[in-house]
Order: sequence, then structure tokens, then C-alpha cells
Amino acid sequence: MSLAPLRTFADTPRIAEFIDAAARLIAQQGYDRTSVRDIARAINLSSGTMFYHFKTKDDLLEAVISKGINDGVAHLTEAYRSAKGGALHRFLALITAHLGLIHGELRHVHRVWIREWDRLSPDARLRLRPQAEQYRALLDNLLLALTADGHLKTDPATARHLLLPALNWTTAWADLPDEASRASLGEQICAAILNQPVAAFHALLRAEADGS
Amino acid sequence: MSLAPLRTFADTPRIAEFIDAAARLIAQQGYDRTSVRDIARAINLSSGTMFYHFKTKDDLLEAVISKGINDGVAHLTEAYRSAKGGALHRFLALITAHLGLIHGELRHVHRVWIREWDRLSPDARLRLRPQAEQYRALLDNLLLALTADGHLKTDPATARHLLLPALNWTTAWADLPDEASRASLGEQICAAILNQPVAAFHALLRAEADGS
DNA sequence: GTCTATAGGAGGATAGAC
DNA sequence: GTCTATCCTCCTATAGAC
Repeated sequence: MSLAPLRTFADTPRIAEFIDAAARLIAQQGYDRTSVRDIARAINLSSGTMFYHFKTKDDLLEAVISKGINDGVAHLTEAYRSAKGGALHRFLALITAHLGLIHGELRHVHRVWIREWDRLSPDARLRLRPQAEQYRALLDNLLLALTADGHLKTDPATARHLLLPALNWTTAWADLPDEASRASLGEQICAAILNQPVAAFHALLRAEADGS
Repeated sequence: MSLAPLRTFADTPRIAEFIDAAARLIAQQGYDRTSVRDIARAINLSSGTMFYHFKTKDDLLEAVISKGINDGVAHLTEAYRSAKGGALHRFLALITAHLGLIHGELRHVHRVWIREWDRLSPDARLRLRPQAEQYRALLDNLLLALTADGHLKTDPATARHLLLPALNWTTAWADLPDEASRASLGEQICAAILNQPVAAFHALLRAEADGS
């Protein structure tokens, strides 16, 4: 059975501009406080123009969140795919990539996804949920591998329920402008999930590298 | 140096009614989508009446969040104070109480606090922040005790950064209508923070009880 | 495709009667 | 204290010119 092709939404450069401007403003102010006029003005267009490209303001929100999900899954899949080494190394790479997603260039679309998800219509949520689930599956694979290697002793599903909200909430207390600061916090978080001091986590990484 | 007395906001029964109705509606729909007319109608009053009791709609939001913080801190302080046994038992009691806060009768005010905090004016945030910090201090004490007892091996601050968002996010995926279901998830989460299977966490609890 | 102009409605807040 | 009536602003969305 083949899947229907995903709607990409960014069919034209103009549409991509609207999605981008909307993501920035909605991430900052919230959906309800961001008017169509605000968004159009940000790219030097007038509000009527938006309704030529999108049927409603809600459709624009769906397009922003769809981009947030697709770009996010692509970012993490790429990090997962290209990570070298064993489960522990891939775990650290994925967590660091997730921090990069939240604090890097994709941060606006990601934030809109997280903050405004439940403002979507039920229909829109149904359309987007399968894409969002890929995100979870990636992490679950890795947590199972950590269990198999004896590093994760607790229930993987509960570990995921600790991890994802904690990562997404880092925007509230951590400023991570560069790759180095993300890698550093990534190590702290990986160590915390394994209930180890950071130094011990480093030792585990070395041991994994030597053993493989 | 003595602190100024805290504004309680619920100075009259009518004000308490407004706070209660606002909490329910805002928790459900969000602040921006909840009109003053909605809130007043919920307690069979007209919208003008709200502006007799509160200067602005924003003041009402501040009152709701202030109640969320005060009731929440009181709830957790009481749970902490009355918990029996060692650090592990008090940890479980506090986590379970937190789940009770989020899923029980105080859930509406708590949810408004978490979801609408950054819609407060900077002034209001400054006023309320000291109260919110008490919340954190309570948990930090406990995590330090767990470190002293050798159960928590990772940095306590990072453990808190895992724990609090995860607890608050449980509303998105867990339905915990009664005390038993909260106690059960509480054990899972405590075990996950210590990176132990639930059965091993039970064994640690028994060992602590026997040793004291 | 983009603009201007505007319809049509909802929102926060105020005034004054009771 | 509460109500009704209303002001004024802002919003989404549409119509029609260019």
C-alpha cells in the first residue's frame, strides 16, 4: 500500500515567505496575538494578499506546523543516520541534534509546532499526526538500543516522557546559541537520563568507542 | 528586613468566583480566546461587573496565576511536611503530590500558571516570581538528600530540569483521575529519574524503610 | 498577484441608571 | 454591586480595481 504524497505547502517562493514570517511572529507572540496584517507587513505585503495564497489564517498555521514537523523530522533523521559509533554515541548525537533544532535556525517553526499544536482543528491534527509520530519512533529505537546495551535500566517509554518535554522546555531557561553549548548540555542531559555524573558518562562513551 | 504582605486577590467571595471561573475557561481555551463576557456569563453576571472587581482583564489573569502558585506551593509544602520516612519515600510523596496538583482539583489554576505565565506583564512576573521559586527550592532540597543517600548520581539541577517539564507535560498524554493512578505513575517517574526498573525502585523503598 | 477599501463581527473598557 | 448600552479598536475575510 503506497502513501499519498505529503502536501508540502511551500509550493511557491511567496508561500514559503509567508510561512517563514508567520513562524517568526507566532513563535514570539503566539498565534492569537499575531494578526494577518502583522505577518503580511513583515514581508512588505498587504493583508489581502495572504488570502490569495492561503484560504484562512488557520490554514497558514497548519502550513507552519507542517513545515516544523517535516523539517524537524528531517533534521533528526539526518543526525541519526550520520551518527557514528554505538548506541551511546548515537544517543548523544540525537539529543544534541534535538537541542540544535530547538535553539538553531529551525527554532521558530519548531516552537510554533509545540506551542500551537492544540489550536489546530481536529482535522488538521489528524492530517499531521502521522508525520509527528516519526519523531517519536526515532527516539524509541535508540532507547531500546540503550536498554539492550545495559545502559538504560528504566522503562524506555517513561524515559522518553522525561526526555522530550525536558528538551522542549530548555528554551525557557537555557541560552544555547552555538554548537558547543548544545553539545555540552546534551551531555548533561544524556548523563541525567542514565543517572550518571557527566564524567562517568564520558567514561562510558570511551568504553563504547574502545569496544567497537 | 520584613516582606510586604502578599496580595491574596481573593478578598471577597465574588472575586474568588471570578478567579475560579476564569481559571476553568482559560485552562480550557487559552487566555486570548476567553473573553471577559465568557467569564462573566459562566457565573451569571454581565461583563461590566468584572471591571468593578478587577481593573483590567490582565489583572484577572495575574490573580488566577497568583492563586495557582500559592495553592500549588501550599499543596506541595503540605505533602513534603507530612511525608514519612527517608529521602526516597519523601521523593515519591512529592512527585505523587505534584501529579495530584496537575490532575486534581487544582488543575485549572495550575494549568493557567504554566501555559499563560509569559503572557503576564514584566511587572506581574516580577511580583510573582519569588512565590514560584519556593516550588523549586522544595524539590532541590529533596534531590540533594537523594544525592547524599547515594541514589541520585547525576547533577541535581539537571534532574530537576528533566523532572518538572515532564510532570507538567503529563496532562498531554496521561489521564490520572484518581489517587491510585497518580501513585502508580509517580513510581514510574521516580524509578526513571534513578534509571531503575520499577521493581528495583520498590526494593530500594523497602530497604530504606528497613534501615530507618 | 497585489493593492485598497470595507464589510461584519468581536473584543476590552467606560458611563450612568438602578 | 450589578446592569444595560455603547464607544472604539482591532480582527478575519471579501470585493473589485489594477
